[in-house]
Amino acid sequence: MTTRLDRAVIRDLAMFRDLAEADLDAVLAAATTKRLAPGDIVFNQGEIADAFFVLLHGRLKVTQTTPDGQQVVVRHVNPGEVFGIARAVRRPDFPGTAEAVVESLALGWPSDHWDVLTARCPALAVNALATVGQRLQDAHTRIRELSTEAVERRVAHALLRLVRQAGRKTDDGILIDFPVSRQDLAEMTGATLHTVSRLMAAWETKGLVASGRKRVVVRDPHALLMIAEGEG
Amino acid sequence: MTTRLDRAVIRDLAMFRDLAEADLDAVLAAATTKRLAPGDIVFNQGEIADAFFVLLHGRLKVTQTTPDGQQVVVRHVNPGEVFGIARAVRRPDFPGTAEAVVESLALGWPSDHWDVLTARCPALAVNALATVGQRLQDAHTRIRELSTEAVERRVAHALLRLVRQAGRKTDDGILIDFPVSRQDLAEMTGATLHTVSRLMAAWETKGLVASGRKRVVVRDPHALLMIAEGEG
DNA sequence: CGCGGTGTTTGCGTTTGCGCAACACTCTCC
DNA sequence: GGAGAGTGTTGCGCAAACGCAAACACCGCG
Repeated sequence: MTTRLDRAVIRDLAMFRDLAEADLDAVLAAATTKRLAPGDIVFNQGEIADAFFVLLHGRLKVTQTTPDGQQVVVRHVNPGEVFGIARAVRRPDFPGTAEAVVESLALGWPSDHWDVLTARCPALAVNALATVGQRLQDAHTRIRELSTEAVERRVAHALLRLVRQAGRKTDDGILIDFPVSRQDLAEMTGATLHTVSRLMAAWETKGLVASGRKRVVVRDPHALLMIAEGEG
Repeated sequence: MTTRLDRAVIRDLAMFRDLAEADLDAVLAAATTKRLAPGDIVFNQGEIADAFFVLLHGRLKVTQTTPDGQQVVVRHVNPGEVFGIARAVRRPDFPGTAEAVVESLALGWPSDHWDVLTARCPALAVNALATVGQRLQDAHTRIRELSTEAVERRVAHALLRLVRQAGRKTDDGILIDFPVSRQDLAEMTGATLHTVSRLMAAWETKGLVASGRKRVVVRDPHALLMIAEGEG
């Protein structure tokens, strides 16, 4: 917040594509930065959506909680992505809760500013449309998986998705670059903690994955893909 | 196509909110009308998205088919809604198949025209964003249901959603105003045809619903809501 | 170093919903 | 009016996944 932000920070983000340099400066001028420790909540489900954000660094988990207390992981927010744009889609409140899973850094703008910014840069609305559209595709993919695939395949898919989003190559295999618990995997796939644990244990003995406390390494992505695609 | 369209036709649709009269005329000038008989396909999954549409009258079903042939009903398109806006979200092809379930009437525009129209009317992009955002909410709701709720509750929810979208009051109860088969309900809820059939049969004896071939009447929405919310 | 909390494993009984299969009904088309 | 396809119904057996419960590893903290 005290440090001056350079436009290079946001220039390459999908959200700010095709914006003029001057516009980038205008956008940045209204932004505040927010540092987050693991476990910190950016906003809670149901709160008035008074701001929207871009994640510069780190990783967030967005969840929804049902009236009876069950949680579902809606998605993970990766660096460079916007989140909390409820107001842009004419929603007064946040539909989910955003929590940092690692040390993170975000930019924030007051929600009211969205209209100001889009009025100045119509490209913002167009980019937001593409972003939300992509998320809708992802959601439909997930609906299709939940509707038609067995738990085993869904968990395999979830792991592969994590690899794509946050995989970091190590000599041991591909490490998911942030803490993921069995519970998380369960909430991502609509399974129970127990079933996920059993699956992971089985895969561990087969050498497909290696995992510890909130830590997952995928050793054989190809074999996992076979399982995900149904011929495991 | 031959008949001249009046702007009153689209003025009140969410998509064309806040457009000037002149703009409405410009939009209509580029539109062609499309008459659809039940079973007609507007576009197929995977086809190049060369057009986008607004449904003026009737009802469509949008489905996705998995590589192994299983179908999922993504959503139903109701009068006044846009569909097939793949290009607006920067997708080259249609992610699903749109099929008329009753006699329908749609307006269509070439996809290339989207950029022309949004350039002229930025409000269109903003409205589209709100629309897609709403759909994303709906998708997340469905993901939550699929992840946490038992089949019975999901089917109850699906019926109530149909009532909201297409319910028509009759002296017999609330009729779903277009053909809905058990198979459809199954594909909407991630259950099998058989399970849905059994559920409907059970509800029929309890007087909650009355149904026949592709026809559903909800007689006791309140009781159905109790089931949907978990205390049935 | 011991302790509490959190995350993970594992066993066992249970149930839900699927898979298969046969049958009944209804609308359509010839 | 009859054949046939598309829908809907129902019974039965089974397996996958859940729910409960208890024990176990691991981490951070004082």
